[in-house]
Amino acid sequence: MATRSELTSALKDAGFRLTPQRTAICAALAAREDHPTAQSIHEELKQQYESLSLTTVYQTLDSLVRIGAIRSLGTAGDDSVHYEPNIEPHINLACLTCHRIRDLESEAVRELEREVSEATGSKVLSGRVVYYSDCLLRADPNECPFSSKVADGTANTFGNVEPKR
Amino acid sequence: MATRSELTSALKDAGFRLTPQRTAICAALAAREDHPTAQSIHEELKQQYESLSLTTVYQTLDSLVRIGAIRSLGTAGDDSVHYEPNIEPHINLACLTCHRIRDLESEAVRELEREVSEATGSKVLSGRVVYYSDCLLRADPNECPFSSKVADGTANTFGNVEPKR
DNA sequence: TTTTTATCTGTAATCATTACAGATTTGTTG
DNA sequence: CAACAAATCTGTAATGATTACAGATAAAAA
Repeated sequence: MATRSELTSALKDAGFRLTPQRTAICAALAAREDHPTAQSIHEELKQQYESLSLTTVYQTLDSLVRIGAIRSLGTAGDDSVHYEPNIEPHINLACLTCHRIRDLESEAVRELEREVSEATGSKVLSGRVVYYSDCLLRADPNECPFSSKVADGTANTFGNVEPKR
Repeated sequence: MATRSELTSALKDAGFRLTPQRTAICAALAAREDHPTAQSIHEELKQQYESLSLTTVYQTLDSLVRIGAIRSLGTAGDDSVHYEPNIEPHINLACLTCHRIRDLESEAVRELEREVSEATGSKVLSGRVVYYSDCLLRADPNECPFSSKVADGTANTFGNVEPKR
């Protein structure tokens, strides 16, 4: 997991100005254990920063992705892009039913990045390694292959449930 | 690369009816060398199938993804989801500037899928292994890290250029 | 053939993400 | 420290890919 200061330093080093908004977004990213969307970050920070604009959240996340400080995983069966604050090479397992993403340690991903680096001739800045489940094809859509306790909201291997829009 | 009959058979085996529309979409997927979007498939087939609906293309692609016959890679810097007809384990390199995706052979990805399969306890149906470039951060946005000949349209390691919407 | 049910089509939403323009900051310079 | 130029923010108004919907069609089964 990236720390708040690692994220803010990355922005600063890349030539971006450090503003209260950006600092708050970095702090939120570092504190969260899940794979937030722009909207969820905005909702969370809106409480303290009344005036924080959703546009600013999008801009900042985009900047962080471009400098390789965080990564964009794409959607998880919903229509929102999920971000990954943890840039340690690993696999992401996404559930298309509950839209949560779980991290899975993997040595093979390190090897992957070496391959990419070699093929492109430059350091890997960003990427997504996501495997998504076939929940949707199952008879009971609540039967999540990553956990059998999604329906009743019981704690499971994922974080909080985010309802489908 | 999947063949047309492999795709149609997959649909049939999964319990879907074989219709002329689905067959045409499968044929288009099998024939293309790039990583098409729903829109590009639709545009291509619209010429022969005047009445083919964009909705049908989306539905069919979604079905194919769900049964694991093709994969969804997410966006490539544009706002469209790109599909991957080639389900042989490999790495995808996406250029955020020209929105094209290149395949890169990789033994490590096979190992990845073994890890995922083991962790989830079931066969891997779908996933995305995409590394995206930092084109956008470069001084000259035309300087694509995967090829230096994007600007003038000269042939390069990617397929055809798809303009940003 | 008749029936049942899946699939198609065209159109009308939906809604995440971006574009924009003016108001605010930030960092810098004298 | 005041003044400036550039970057950043904010709120609102698009944009446009994708999805929802309902009636029309066509596939598989009886």
